[in-house]
Amino acid sequence: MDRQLDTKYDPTEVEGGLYRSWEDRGFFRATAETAQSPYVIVIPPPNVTNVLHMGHGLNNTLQDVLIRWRRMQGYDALWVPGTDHAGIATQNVVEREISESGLTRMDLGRDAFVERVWEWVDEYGGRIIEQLKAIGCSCDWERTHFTLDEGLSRAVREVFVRLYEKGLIYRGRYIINWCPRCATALSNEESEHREHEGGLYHIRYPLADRADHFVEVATTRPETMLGDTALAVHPGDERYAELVGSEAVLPLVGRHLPIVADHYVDPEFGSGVVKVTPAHDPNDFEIAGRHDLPAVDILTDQARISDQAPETYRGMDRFEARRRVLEDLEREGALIRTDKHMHSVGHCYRCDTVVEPRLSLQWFVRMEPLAEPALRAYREGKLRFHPERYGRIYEHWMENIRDWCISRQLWWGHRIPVWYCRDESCGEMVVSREDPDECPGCGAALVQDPDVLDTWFSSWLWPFSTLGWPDDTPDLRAFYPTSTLSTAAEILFFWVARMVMAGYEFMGDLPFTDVLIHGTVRDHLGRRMSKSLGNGIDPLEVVELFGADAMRFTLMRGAPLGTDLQLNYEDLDSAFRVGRNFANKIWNASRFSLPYLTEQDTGSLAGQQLELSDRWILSRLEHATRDVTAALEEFRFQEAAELLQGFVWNEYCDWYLELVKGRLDGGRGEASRAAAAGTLAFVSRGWLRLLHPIMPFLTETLARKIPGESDETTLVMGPWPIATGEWSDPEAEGALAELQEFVGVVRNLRSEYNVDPGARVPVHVRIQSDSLALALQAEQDGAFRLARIGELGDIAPQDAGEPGAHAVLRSGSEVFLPLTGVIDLDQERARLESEIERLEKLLRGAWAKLENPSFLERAPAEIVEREREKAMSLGEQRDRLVGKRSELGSAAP
RNA sequence: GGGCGAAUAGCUCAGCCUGGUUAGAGCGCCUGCCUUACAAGCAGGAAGUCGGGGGUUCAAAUCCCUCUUCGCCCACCA
Repeated sequence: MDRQLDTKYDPTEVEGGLYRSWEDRGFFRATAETAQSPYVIVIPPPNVTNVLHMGHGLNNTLQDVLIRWRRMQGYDALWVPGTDHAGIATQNVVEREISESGLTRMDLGRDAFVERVWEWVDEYGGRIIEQLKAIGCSCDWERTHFTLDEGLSRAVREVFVRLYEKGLIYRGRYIINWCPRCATALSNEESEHREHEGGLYHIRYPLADRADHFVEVATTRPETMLGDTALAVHPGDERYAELVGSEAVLPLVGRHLPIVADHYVDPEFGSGVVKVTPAHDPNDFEIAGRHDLPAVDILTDQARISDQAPETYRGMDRFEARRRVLEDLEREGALIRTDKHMHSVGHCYRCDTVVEPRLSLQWFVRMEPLAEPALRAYREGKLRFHPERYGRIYEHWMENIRDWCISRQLWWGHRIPVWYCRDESCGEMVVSREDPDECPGCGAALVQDPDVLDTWFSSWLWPFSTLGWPDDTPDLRAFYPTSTLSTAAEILFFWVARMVMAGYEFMGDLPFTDVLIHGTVRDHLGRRMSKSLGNGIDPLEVVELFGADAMRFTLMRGAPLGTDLQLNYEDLDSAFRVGRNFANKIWNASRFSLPYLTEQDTGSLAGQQLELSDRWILSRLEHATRDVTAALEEFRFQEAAELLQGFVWNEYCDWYLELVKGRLDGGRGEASRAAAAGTLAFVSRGWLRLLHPIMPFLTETLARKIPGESDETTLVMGPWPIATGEWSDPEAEGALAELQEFVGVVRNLRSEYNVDPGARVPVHVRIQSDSLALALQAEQDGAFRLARIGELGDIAPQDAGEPGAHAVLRSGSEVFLPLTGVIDLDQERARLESEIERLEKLLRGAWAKLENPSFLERAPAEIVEREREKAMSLGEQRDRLVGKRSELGSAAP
């Protein structure tokens, strides 16, 4: 009934089915055996616990654009998908779930808990894959991997053993970041520092041999004093020189603390005396190492006070203990004062709990040897970052690389392949690719290390483990190294840098050549999208409302590389309108043009009597092809999208379609019709292809409607249009530029229209282009002039002055270009005035410049010439407007 | 404490590397149009001291210095 509905593009109708048909026909598959020129992307594996948010939407759209584009170009494009087991995150989710029935993982026991996590993963883990399909990602799903699946687990174990055998993995007691909520160690990267206002507490420690003398010590974490085992001063600090070697007494505890001299201490800061807490501060730990001091770990795994501390504090939460320690110090008169103090505090990147630096026995990877080739690859230009500045950040991190704590006190993850002999007197430790049965030293039973590996210890192998490593597979030979890696800046260190290191270490080559860093999607307050803030935008909701193509196009248009982009849920409609409107425009343009085409029209353009407008749009397509290709080559997605929008909307729709309207129905003869139809088919095929990587569903749907194309037609497999230069046509472009100016003249005409001031007169302009002919129709009577038209060089008005008459420049068919407008003469006069004023100002500037001797002497000749021409044209414009003004003036009463 | 980025129209952003048209786009806004592909449209229009200051230059949104505001990253000063 409602015909208007048909005029709207309904993406949901086509997207799902189309995707399945692509998938069913294996278009996304790559074959190693036949791959000649591979183009490979490995997906940053989303956490299995994740649901898609707009950040994924952006990242995966970028990757899909690249993959689809390269595939069309004839590359053997492979996009390897998969998910990450995300140790802590996933374990947390399942722990939370079982806690609803009052259970902890301890209640279940390790095996049952892990089983439970697997069940969870099996049930929900695939969601994100389905979501990626919904936004059109053309991954090779048959190569989907999971960081905890069998092959990748084998790779992880192989890597662990190799690094261990090479001496690059070691176990030791060091200060690590401990998350008390997750009850596990974290790597440095997993501890996020945030500024925090806390107190700087000044405490007096009495000297052991002179009880009435004190030294002042400042700390931000007073509860850690329970674990103090020394005080330290700078060796050159004269104030304390005589104290070195003597002892102080630890308040509240009574332990005697040696006073040592160490260069670490900054005599300028505070009192110049530092309390040394080796178990809870990395610097103190090092001081302790240099001075052979004991470490007292005063915290339990849950960050409660341990039994290493005086009884009164035991079992207290660390923050409660802090209050109590301060109260007790105050009562004893040992708290001198409290200053406000800004300092940065580490937080767990998964649960945001404040982490504690804590002495702990953990496994580490020695990173420096691995960093060396990774650093060199960047410096030699083999590894490129886009935008470039991220390369310097990478370089800085690599130069200051620190060992990587890889053990985690979790149950969900890759178990550390290390076994210890049950017989403590034997002390044997086995690091093995296969599970050993008994101690090779004494034959006793073995017990496996209870810990699992950092989740990134499997992700860092992703570019080659997904291709079959450690086996020498055809995939690995064909597709490694990969091409482009696309990700957000936040996992540059976690993942990107480590992949480069692993690539060199285990494959002898870098894992990818180009790293694309896109911006973070934020809300209007600049906050990252997150579930907890509730500001996330679900791409599926956007797909439902606007379609996947609209979402993809909008993201491409608004996402310059490396710059964050702001999206707000409230502005969803206004934000994605860009893409939706464009999709609709394309839909309607095709709805108009395609029915005119016959099968014969879709053949070669050779032999057609192409007219000016045909040659023009072909030429413009040529430019668009070249520019879009160049933009994609340099990862300028925003520009590619903008170019396509400009071409399709402003050139193809606004001009070409209007210009051929009169020809397609055969009104100007068969030759003209055929030329128009042929051009239309050719040009449509061209820009549908150029647009396909960004808007795959819509373009494919429309391409299949081109007569002569069967349902088997697919843009997915290409070919990508090539700018051959064949259609570059300066003459056509010049003529169309003239036509555009012609429309400008029409605008001027309206202002010169001889009507009463304030009258509103719709003016229809009839243009015969190709022929640059023009007609004006007045819908009400009145004199009708075409005076200005004659100024357009060739245009020779015929029958000027007659309503409905038209002027013909060259022979050609007539097209109808409606340019309806309303003129308010007063307004027009005011506009003219300000325009003249502006021009005169510019003119004065231009002449001043041209009279400036230093400009004439120093500026390059071509610049001077350009400026001279500019001044001339400004003068002409001014004169024309002045003339117009006087005409208008005469029209006024 | 170091480093990086951003600041251009009401909003979201291009342009800056490589200085030289009247600084652009989309959205929004105003005016007029349901013109036979599209009102998710068409035709017009208003709107910017390019964050402030200084410098280089014949010429600066663009290069240099500096300041301010916002954001990010790195860092073991208790």
